[in-house]
Order: sequence, then C-alpha cells, then structure tokens
Amino acid sequence: MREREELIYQTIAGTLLAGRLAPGSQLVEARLAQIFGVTRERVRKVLHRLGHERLLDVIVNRGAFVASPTFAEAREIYEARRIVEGGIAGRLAGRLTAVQAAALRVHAKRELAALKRGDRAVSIRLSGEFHILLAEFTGSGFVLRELQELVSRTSMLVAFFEPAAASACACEEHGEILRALLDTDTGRAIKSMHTHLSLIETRLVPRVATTNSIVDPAMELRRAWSLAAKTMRKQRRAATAHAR
Amino acid sequence: MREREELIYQTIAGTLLAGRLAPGSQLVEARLAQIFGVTRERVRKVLHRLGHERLLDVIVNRGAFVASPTFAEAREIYEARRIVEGGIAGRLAGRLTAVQAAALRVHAKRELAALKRGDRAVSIRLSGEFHILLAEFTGSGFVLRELQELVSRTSMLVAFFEPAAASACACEEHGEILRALLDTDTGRAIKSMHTHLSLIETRLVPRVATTNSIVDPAMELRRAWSLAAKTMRKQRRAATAHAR
DNA sequence: ATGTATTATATTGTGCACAATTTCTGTGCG
DNA sequence: CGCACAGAAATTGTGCACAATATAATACAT
Repeated sequence: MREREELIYQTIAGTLLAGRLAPGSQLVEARLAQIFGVTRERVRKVLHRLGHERLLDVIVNRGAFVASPTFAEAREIYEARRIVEGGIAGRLAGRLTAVQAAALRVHAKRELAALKRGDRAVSIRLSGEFHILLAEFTGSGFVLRELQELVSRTSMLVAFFEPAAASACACEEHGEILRALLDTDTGRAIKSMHTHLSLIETRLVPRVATTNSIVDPAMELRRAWSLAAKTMRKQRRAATAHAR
Repeated sequence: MREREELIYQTIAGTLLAGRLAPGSQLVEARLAQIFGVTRERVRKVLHRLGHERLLDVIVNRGAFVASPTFAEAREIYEARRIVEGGIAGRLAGRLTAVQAAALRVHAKRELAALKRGDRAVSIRLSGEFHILLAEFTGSGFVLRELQELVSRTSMLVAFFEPAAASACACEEHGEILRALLDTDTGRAIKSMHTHLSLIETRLVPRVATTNSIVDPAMELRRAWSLAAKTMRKQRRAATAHAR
C-alpha cells in the first residue's frame, strides 16, 4: 500500500512535469481516488505533497489545481537558478575530481550525439541532467534537492512557454561551462553559467493563458496510470522470474 | 481552527529551533493533542510538515523524533550555505540599491550595539537576520525560502554543538561583506562570504550525543504553549480594543 | 542465567461517515 | 435583461473508531 502511494505520486508528478495537464484545471480527490483504486485520503495526501512542492496550487476548501505559471514567475525561477547554480559553479571551479570531470565529458558527448541524431526527447532530458550532475558533485544533499526542485519547475515552464519548434538545446554552452570549471578561474565559471541560463530564458515566449489542451485531467491521468501499472507488472514479473 | 494549527506549528518549531528539546526524543501525537487541546489529526499534520522541513525525523509506523544532527550533517549544512550564499553574494555584488545598502548599514549598526551591551539573545537573532536580509534583496522568493530553511537548521546546530560561552558573533565580518558588496568586485564578495561562514563553522565543537537536557519534551512544549496562548489572548484583547 | 518465543501495551496509520465550505442553479423581482 | 437570493449539489475538511505496526514485558525452555 505504501509503494502504491509513491507510484501515484510519481504518476501525477510526471504528467504534470510533462505539461500534459491544462494549467488551472482542478484535480478532484474523489475522481482520482476512483481512477487509482484507492481511498480519497491517499490521493489527498499526495495532492498536498505536490502542493508543498509547488507543482500544484492547493487552496483551502477549494482544492488542488494545476499550477498556471505566469511569465513573471518563470523569470523568477531562472533568476533563482542563476543564483544557486552560480554558487555551485563558483564552488566547483578548479575542484572537480578526475572521475567527476570524466563523467561530465562522457555526458557532454552523449548530449551531442542525441542532438545530432535529432532525438529531441532524450536531448531535453540529458540537458537537464547536466545541471543535476553538477549539483550532485557539490556533495551537498541539500543543494541537490533544491536544484531538483528548480529543474522540475523549469520543465513545467518550458512545457507552457516554449515553442515546440525551438528547444534545440544550446549544448555547446555546457561544453564551455565544463571547460571553465576545469580551469581555476571561478569568475569565468560563474559567468558562463549565468549566460547559459539567461540564454535558455530568452527562448521562452510569453503568452496569455493559452489553453494548451483542454482535455479532462482525469482522462490524461487515467492513461498515465494504466501505463505505470503495466510497466510495474512487467517489472514484477521480471523480478519473480529472476528470483528462481 | 485554522490559525490555531498555525500557532501550534510556530510553537513547536520555535521550541525546536531554540534547542530546548533533547535530540532523539519522541513527540507523541496523543500527548501533544492533549496539551494543545486539539485532536490528534491536527497535531499529526503539523508533525509531518515539520518532518518535511527536516526539523523532525519522522519514521513510518514509529513516530516523530527531534532531529539529532551529527557533526557531519552540520558540516554539510555549512557547505550548502557557502554554496547558496556564495551565489547570493555574487549576484548582489555591485547591484545593491541605495535603500538596500542603507538598510544593511542600519542593521550592522544595530548588531554592533547589541554586541557592545552584551545582549546575547538579540545579538544572535540579528546576526541571523543579516543573512536573511541579503536573501530578500535578491528579489527571489525561492532563494529566500531556501535560505530560511538553511538558517533554521543552522540555529538547531548551534544549539547543540556550540559552547554557550563562545558565540561572540563575528559581527565585523558582516561589515566586511557589506563593504565588498558595495564594491563591484564579485570575487571579493563571494570570498568574504565564504570565509565568514567557514569561521562560524569552526566555532562548533563536536561532541558525542551529549544529553543536553533530558526534560520531558511534552513538559517543555506545554510551557511554550501556555506562553503562546497568553500572548495571543493579549493580542486579541488589543485588537478588539482597537476595533471600537 | 540467557536467549527466544509470546503475549501485552503503546503508538501510528487508515477508512468512513459526517460537517463545513464553496460553487452551481434556478427563481423572483425590478 | 440583470441581479440578488435561496436552495441544491459538489467538493473539501475533520473527528472517530478501529486496524496495523512496533516496542516492551513476560513466560518458557535449555
């Protein structure tokens, strides 16, 4: 029962992060409970957790709604990232271990490969992981968690504000950041990180509450859930098969 | 009812941050519910929230326990602060508005005054607020929240690891940071922030699970609660008096 | 006496029924 | 037609009783 709750969380969070849910639409507890086959209290807990993490707006006596980020909020997120990732870059410059540097080089190579063969989905994912990787290398669990939250919210933003056509991730900038980090010039490392984030930010285009897709949120979640349940069964089968 | 829950949260959090509760001791839901005069569910919610903010360790099926920070964790917190406050300093250097600079100068003066007249309690509080103030001036709500959490956890640490005698806050260092921020030399600003935090860190002294005070947590909370209730009544009286 | 199984106790976790609140809907009135 | 208002419907919030779990105490065997 405990792991099912976690799976529900992952399902909703994933759907949210992918931008498949129309901003502002309500997630009704009873409805979701029915879909996921649990009691309302379980769903309720998950929704409040997502509210705490700012992926949902939960309003007392009214319910949980898909966060509808404003353009101003988007800029604030990027400013926050400049600050904390600037801090990360400053702390990491000239201090990377050999294995860390190697890992980053490998990662950059994979990014380039994905970009070249035009695999947009993988490209986006890897591009985000580069930043997470840097956070990991600070050795601070706190910083890592914070950056994960920031990156999560960033992906919601790009889902709403980024024209699908663009997003040809500025992969070379990661290379520049890496090079700066290997040097001992902290100022340069920080600066390259700042300009990188600012460049990403400029790709966002403001728009006025465009109804992305007015599909029923419940519908979309049902789909995601059946998918998750299927893969879970598959994994479980594989696990039992491996057990004997 | 809603505001009472908030008051309970504030009471427990405050007592925790002041280090008045022995690390590792359990906060039993039923007991607290009785003390605060609410149902167990209300207390339960507050405890889980405090767990999410890492002021309590909540373990499933076992309960909520006062976090007992290890020395290693303490060092991790300070490292995290170096990273994010380094980022803040780097972002703020040479960008402070006139009013911000003035506010910081006033604050520094108040710190010095408190230190000179030996008011330790105020001195500690102001010393923490200096950092919060800087976070505010970034204009990023996200960064502010993060730093508040870090500062909260720092005050728990000093309560456990700092010899009461010391803590003669290195107030002059704040002055140096301020001066560096007014300059446009970002490198210097970051460096002074780093050294400041490192100096604070060295004041902590490791010790092996010293039982600070083995008072019953419930006892201490009861005291804090009666105090909070009293001040609340006073405020309410004042408010109604003002209303007519 | 010591280690182990077993019951007892204390504490947390959960489903459910109902209360409180908000939103929707229709109706009457100007 | 617009607007205020009452009632209905939908939705969230909460207390309670009981289930699940972990810890302590006890009995028992070696």
